[in-house]
Formats: sequence, structure tokens, C-alpha cells
Amino acid sequence: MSGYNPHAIEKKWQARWLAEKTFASTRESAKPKYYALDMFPYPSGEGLHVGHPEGYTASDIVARYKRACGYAVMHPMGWDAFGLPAEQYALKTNTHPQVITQKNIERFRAQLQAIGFSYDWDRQVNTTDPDYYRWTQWIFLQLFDTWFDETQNRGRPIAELISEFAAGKRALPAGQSWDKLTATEQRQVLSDYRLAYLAEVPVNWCPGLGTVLANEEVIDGKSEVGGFLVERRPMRQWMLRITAYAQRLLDGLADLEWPESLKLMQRNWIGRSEGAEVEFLLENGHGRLTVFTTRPDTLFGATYMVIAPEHPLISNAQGNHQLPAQWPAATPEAWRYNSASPAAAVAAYQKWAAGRSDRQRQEDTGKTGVFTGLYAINPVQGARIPIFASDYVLMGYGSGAIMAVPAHDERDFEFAGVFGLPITRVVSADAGIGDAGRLPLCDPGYAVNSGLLDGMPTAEAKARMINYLEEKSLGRRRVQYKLRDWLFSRQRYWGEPFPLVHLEDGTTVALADDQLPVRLPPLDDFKPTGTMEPPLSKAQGWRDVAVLLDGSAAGRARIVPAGTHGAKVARRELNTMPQWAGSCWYYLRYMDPRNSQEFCSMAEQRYWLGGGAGGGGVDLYIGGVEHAVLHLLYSRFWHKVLFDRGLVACAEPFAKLVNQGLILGEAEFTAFAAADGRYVSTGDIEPDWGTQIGPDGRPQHTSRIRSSGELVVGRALEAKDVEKRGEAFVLKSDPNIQVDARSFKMSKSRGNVVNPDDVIADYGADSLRLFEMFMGPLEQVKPWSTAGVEGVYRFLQRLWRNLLGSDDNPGPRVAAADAAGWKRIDGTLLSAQEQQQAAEDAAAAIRHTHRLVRKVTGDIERLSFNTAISAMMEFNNTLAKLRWVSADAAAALVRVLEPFAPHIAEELYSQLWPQSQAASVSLVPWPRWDEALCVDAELEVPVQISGKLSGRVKVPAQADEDAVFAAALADEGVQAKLAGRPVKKKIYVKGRMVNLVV
RNA sequence: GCCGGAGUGGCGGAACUGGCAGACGCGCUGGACUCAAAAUCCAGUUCUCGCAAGAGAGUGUGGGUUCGACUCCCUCCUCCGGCACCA
Repeated sequence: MSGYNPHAIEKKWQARWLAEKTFASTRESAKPKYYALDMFPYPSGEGLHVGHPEGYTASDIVARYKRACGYAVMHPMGWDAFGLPAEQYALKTNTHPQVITQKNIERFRAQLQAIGFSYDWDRQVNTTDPDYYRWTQWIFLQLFDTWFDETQNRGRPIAELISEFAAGKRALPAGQSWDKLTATEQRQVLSDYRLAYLAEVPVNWCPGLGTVLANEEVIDGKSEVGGFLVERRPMRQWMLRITAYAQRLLDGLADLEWPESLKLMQRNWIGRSEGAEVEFLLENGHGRLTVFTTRPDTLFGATYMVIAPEHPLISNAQGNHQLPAQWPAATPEAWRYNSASPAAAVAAYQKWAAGRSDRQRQEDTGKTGVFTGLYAINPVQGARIPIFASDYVLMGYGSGAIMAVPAHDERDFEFAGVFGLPITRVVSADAGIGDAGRLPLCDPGYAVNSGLLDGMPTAEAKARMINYLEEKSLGRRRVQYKLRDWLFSRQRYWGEPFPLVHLEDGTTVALADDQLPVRLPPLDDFKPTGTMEPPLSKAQGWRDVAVLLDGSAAGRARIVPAGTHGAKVARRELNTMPQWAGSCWYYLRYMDPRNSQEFCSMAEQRYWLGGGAGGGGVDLYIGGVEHAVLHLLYSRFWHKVLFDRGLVACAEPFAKLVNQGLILGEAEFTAFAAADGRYVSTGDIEPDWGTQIGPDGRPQHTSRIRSSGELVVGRALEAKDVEKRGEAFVLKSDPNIQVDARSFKMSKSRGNVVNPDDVIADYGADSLRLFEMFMGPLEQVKPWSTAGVEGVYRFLQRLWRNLLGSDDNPGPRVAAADAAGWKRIDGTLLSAQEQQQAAEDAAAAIRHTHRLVRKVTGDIERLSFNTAISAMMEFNNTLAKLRWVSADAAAALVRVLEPFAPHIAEELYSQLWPQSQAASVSLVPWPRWDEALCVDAELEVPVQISGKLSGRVKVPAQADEDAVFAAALADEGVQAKLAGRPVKKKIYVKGRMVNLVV
């Protein structure tokens, strides 16, 4: 029997699974379903790294296990292939992104197949395929065609809004009559209701690169690539009204089986806060300023107001004239921003603030601002209070204006300090004492100096104030969310085109469904234009079109040849969708990937998602925590819109979600040496390290000696050069020198990336899979270890020898009994002596076999794969000590191994049972265990005396409490330790332990 | 700063519901096989004392609850992650 050769068997089985479609997901109404989903990868040019197979192996184990348990399993894979890296690589190499994407997909697929995942490859999706993005566009049009009805708290078709307008059931914003409006005016009205709308928003515009950048691409006000200055500039962008769904997205989290920490991240991101909207009249009588506050109880302490620099009161043409021409009398110099008039001061400040990046705002928290020259009136106590502009107030939150209560808000307190503004205490820490304690006091307390609120605890004062404001029509209760609407357009080439056209009247019309997909036009030059125009503006033949509108009030357009009777001139939308679009709904397409009539049929959804009262959704979704708030929030949002429109079967897409932990590089030991070569203890250097390129061209750590500032450089050490001394590792050669020991995130620049292809080449896919799972709990961050891979590889070799024999001991060691007696699995009858041995060995293995099945089953159910693997190792070690392995034990082991290491399991199964009916061990049902066969006939029970271990006694498994106590007291060792002391209390935990309290 | 999570041998980790701490694997030590090495197999491996039998200590720190605490409660320390002028 030849030894374990992973390469030969893995290729063979992978080819068979593919050819025989072993893992096809088929809807079988007689079977329960299970949907095990992976976050599909972006097929980068780098190929797979060891982080990918971690989650993928985990879900694969569950998928294989569930199939064995009789479920119809959906376990698909696909490609999130639109995006910037492909486009940039395409620019660099002058290749079309389509070509690069295709190549990367092929590479990724080959790599995934080499790991032996049980995907149904016939369901593969690719977000860049027109047959796929056709439906991405279609779903976008559903959003475009939906408005959010606040009273019903759900999205409804635009057509229903139109009928409400037409029937007069809903008033138009400006009080007009719907029928009197022109078609253009009607479209303008509707655009304010749609979930997809155009708005002027500030973006990160980089003139140096000629493109808009994402926030993550801007560092210290400069572009990450090239270091060009980035400015905030308003641009008309597509937005999705996710804020309408804020409460639904928040409420929906409650029932999801997701990590609590991740739910919390989403809750924080949505950022619900309760409070009040309060209106302040301007002193000049020209209107009012509305603010949101969570502390309406402190309204009596509002001594000034602050508005964002972009606030309409001071930024738009209508508002500007409100600014007084001169500084009001007695305006302090410090309020004037070195300017001659309020208008000049405000303009100068606005300019300065616009040049500050978000990062700069965060870093310099010192308060800046300028007096606008305007005053407002505090609505409850009538004080005349100045209005400032400052960038500590953000235009994007609330109304972009605040009432400042310096006594009870740290930011307001600091600002008041800078500008010498009055600070009035309106909350006291104690009920009895008036003005005690330091300011600012931000915690709840008791209202003081607040008229009708005096003496009330903060919570009660809030409620009372809101009621008062509502009675007097000065304000109202209000819930505010941090969540912003989703900026949905990009000035990029490699993304989904929008299925929209702009008419000459400035309105936007959706294309009819039969016009989809709107294909990305082939472009030789897809470079950014250098202006604010998207690259698609260069596709002139594509950009300018003639359209016919259908008769519907909402208006849908069809592209027709220019000059067609009744056609209007139009221009296509030239932006593309962001990378998140395709991933928002891919889990739906898998269920019905080739459907050309629908994005996904309801029949497929009802089966695979379930739904109804029981929740429904994907049963298990595994992926990285980096998608906690973006992808996972965006897809929940789309799903809810589709749900409202009756297009999906359940309210939430992902019922259970697990984040796999990051895999770090192999542990590294680093000692720091000064220029003269002497080592310096890590305790003596600055904890923040830098990097430089070393003489060998590899990066190395640098730091400085804390006392002298002298430069020190890190040197990599071998584990054998260091030892543990107390809490720290030190050099063996000089124990006074502490060294650094830790694992780093894998990165190309650091050179510690582990490539799965290499691991497979050295040890095989089964060892890769096994080690990825054996490292530790799935959710945990853990370092890679090549020695650890060798460990699991050795386990597989031992297992192989254990069942199929070795050179020393050739022939299978598996034996089965029939009427003729014990035979080797290959049919050879054993000698009388061997028969007896085989029977004894089989009996010895029964209990272990049943325990193994119980343990592995339970561990898979709770996703504790590392402990399942150690149970299999233990079992294998047990079998290794026996001369013969019973066929029952071997079959159970091979079966439970299959989800983890499917190739070797298939091979062992086919070699041991070549006559088997099942073409694949994966088709053999999951084994059952008998609880009665898991227990020993005799237990060894530890005996404690007053909680301290003092001996062990053997008792029959069924022994009752009294019998166990008797046995414990009879034990000589226990007797000796009791030394005649009377036992006050006896405790027996069944099968676990005895405690005798003296 | 605020909010989470985690601290167990030389290392990754186990202990699922408060009940024998350290399973399993790596590493290391010794032995067998070998002319030798690799591979493999066997034994040992938390720390301290002891030739040994054994004794004592021990799950980041200090305290508490309990017959009994890695597990529950409080204090502090360290590390990791998220958010960060959100009114």
C-alpha cells in the first residue's frame, strides 16, 4: 500500500466532483433547506491569500455536514468584480479591465477549486456580467420607483404616490394641484420623494488626479496616491435615501443571530438619538433658526448659537443679505476674524474651513469660529444671544445648527472659553444644593435656574420641556440619526452604468425594463477626464440619445433612433455605481442565477430563504468584520426595499452571521540594535516604530532610544535565540536585552504573506483546510504557523497508515466480522488468534467511536472546528494503539472527517469500500451515536476534601449517591487525609466529583 | 475620550451549564530503529522543592460570593478592535 500522496488524490477527486456535479444545489421539497453563504471575493490580481480559505473552509464544513444530515444545501460562490483596482491596473498596463477581470476570475476559481470547496459552480455569478448587472440596474430602478411613506413606515411604488396626489389625498409640498402641473413639474415633485435622488453634496475632488476620491483615499488633506491636494467641492451626485429606513434597520437587528459587537457597530453607525427640535427667532425678524438638541432641559442655559460654515443662513445667496453690513456695536475684536464686516469675516472663515480635511478637523480639536453679526432670541427666557459660525458644528447632522449650552456641554464650554461667552448653570449634580460642582456638568442632575423645570431630575425635565415647547409651538419631539444618505455615484469607468437619461428640461427619467441592461460602452480611453466629468462622457455615440417617453405619469423612456417622431433629446447618466451595488443582492441571484425574466423567482426564494413568521434568510453567512457597517448595512437596506415592494420573501437577508478572525503572519522575534551593533532592550526604546528599507532590500523596524533619541534598527531573530524571562522575552546570549515578540498583519510590503498555493504544493489542500480550522476558534485573530501545518499533515499520514497499513505493517488494518468470522477489509480471513484480537479491539473501540461522532457533531453545530479536529486526532491515536481497526470505527472516522478533509476521506472510503453504493463518501448519511454506548461501565470519580483534591475512587457507572459516598469514605487515601475529622456535608455531582466538607 | 472584546505552559489553544486546569497540536528533552541522517515509533514536558515517592504554588492584578471559581460580581493593569466635535 503506497503512502499518503495528497496531490494525486486531490486532483482526482476535484475533477470527479466537478464532472459528476456532486454538490449541485437542487430544490427538493421533501428536504429541509440550508443556505450556507460566503462573502464573495473581489478577484484581485494578487490571487487568494490564506485569509480567504478560513471562512470558506468553515462554511464548507457546515455545508458538507448539512448535506450529510439530509438537507438540500445552497453553497454558492461568485465574483465581486467591479472596482477601482482592476481599473487602475488596466490603466497601468493599458489593457481593458474586462480582460484583467476575466483573467483574475479564472485564477481565483482555479485556486478555490484546488482547495476542494463543495460549491455548486453552475450557480457562479459575476457582478460585471451584463446578465448580472442588468438586474443590479433593475433593482436600482425599483429604488428609483419607490418612495418612503412615513405614516406606514414602508416603501411604496411611486405610482401610488401619484394617485394620492392626483386624488388630493396627499397635499403637494407647495400646495399646488397635481393636474395643473406640467409633466416636467410633476417629475420635479416626484424626484424629492424617490429613494434614489440627485443632490448637491460635498465630495473629495482631487484636481491633481482629475477624479473624486473616497474618504479612505484621502490622507491629511492629500490624495493617498500621488500626494495631491484634495478639496471639498459640491457636486451633483446620486444619493440613496437609506436614512428613511434608519429605524427599520435598527429594529431589524434585534432578531438576528449576529455577533453582538457587530450589531453594536451597526447601531452606533445608525446612531439614533432622541431629543427635540427647537426654533429660535432671529432678532432682526427675518426668519428663524431650527436646532436639534438631546438636552431640551438645558434650554434656559443656551447663551449663544452656532451654525455650520455651510449653513444656508450664511452660505446661499438669499441668506447672505441678512448679514449686517457692519459689526454690531461692542463686538469684541476676537469675534471678528480680523475682518472689516460680518460678511467678509464669514466668507474668510468659510474658505478656511472648506480647506480643512475631515482628518484635520479631527486632529485639531481647538475651537475656531466667527461671529455672524446676527442675534437670536432664546425662546424660553428671551435673552438676546449671538450666532456664531464654527466647523465644530457639522452641516450633515441635524439642521446644521445648535443651541450652545456651555455649562453642560464640553465642546460648547471650550468654545465659550475661547470667545468669552457667558456660561449659565442650569443643571446641578444634587437636588438640594443650588450651584455646587464643577462645570461643565454633562451628566444628568437636577434642573436649576430654569423656571418651570426647577428641581426636576434631568429625564423628567426633558419630557416637561418638550411638552412645553409643543404647547407653545416653539418646537417638537424629534428622533435624529447619525446615518447619512448613501452617496451612490462614482466618476469611474469600471462600474454599473445607471439606467437613466436626463432630459433637456433638467428632469431625469428611468429607462424601461426592456431597455436593460445598459451595457458599459467599450472605451479605449477610460482614464479620468481631468475635469469633473466622468469617463463615460467620452463615449459620445453612447452618451447622447433620443428617447420616447411612455405615457405613464412616472415616465419611462425607450431609446429610439434620432429623428423618430415625438422623440426627445436626452443624455445618459454618465456616473457609474459604486462597488457595493453588485454585492447588495448577489445572495439572491445565486438562487436563480440563469433566470432571464426575473432577478430571482419567488418560488426559489420561498424555498431557499424560507421566510414568513419564522424570519428566514440565509442560514449562515461567513465573512470578514471589515464589512460590518458598509456591505452589511447596504444589503440590508436594499433587501428591505425589495421586501416592501413584495419582491423578496423575508424581511432580513442574513439570519445568522459569523466573522472569521484575521490570520496574522508567523510570529516574529525582533531585537533592536544601535548603529554600533550593541543591542538595546525594547523597554528602553520608543513604542511607536517606523520602518525603513534595510540593506537586504527588505523592510525593517526602526525606533529611537527613549533617553538619547539614538536610532535603533530591528533585527529578526530565530525562536531558538530567545527565551522567556518573567513577562518578557530576552536574548539567550544576553538576558538583559528584552526583545519584541508578536505577529503582524500579513502584507506584501512586510513580506510575511502566506500563499495558499504554496501550502497546497507542500502539504496538500486537506492539510491547508485542516490547519486553517485547527489554529483556533473561527472568530479569533490568530497567527499562521508553518510548523502547525506540518502537525496536521502528520495526522493525515498517521491516519492513512492506521487504516491502509504501512511498509512495516502492510495491508489494511481494518477488519470486519461476518458469519465466517473476522476478515481483513480486503477479504482475507484472519487466523484464530488474530480473530480474537480483532474482536477485542473492536469492542475496545465502540465507546470511543460513539463519543467521536457525538463530539464532532456537536462541535460542527457550534462551529467549534478546532476541537472537532482534536477529537479526531485523539481517536486516531487510540486506534493506533490497537492491532485491528473495526470497520465500524473506520467508517465513522472517515465519515466525520469528510467535511474537514474531503479528499483523503474520499480516497480512504473508496479504497476500503470499493464495492460501496455511494459514489462519494459525501453521499453517505451522517452517522448516529448511541448515548448509552458513550459511557463507561465504571467511572473514576475524584474525591475532594473541602474543595481540595484528595484521591479518586472507582464506582460503577450507575452507582447512586450513597454508594459513591460510601466508596469515597472507604478509600484509604481519603481516610488518611480526613484523619478522623467528622464530615459536615457531602456533595456529589453525578459522574463528576465528590466533595467532603469537614 | 466613548463603546466593545480578550488576557490560561516556551507557542497556538482546550475546559460547552460553577465541579479532576492545561485536551489536541507545535516546540523541546531523552530513548528505539539506522553505519549515519531524515522519516517513523516510544517516553517525558505548568512552575518551585525533591534522587524518588511526594509536597507546595498556579488561569493578568487585588478583593468578594460559594462546599467548590479559568468560569459569577467589584477594583485596577495590559493588549486588540470599532467610533470619534453627531449637539
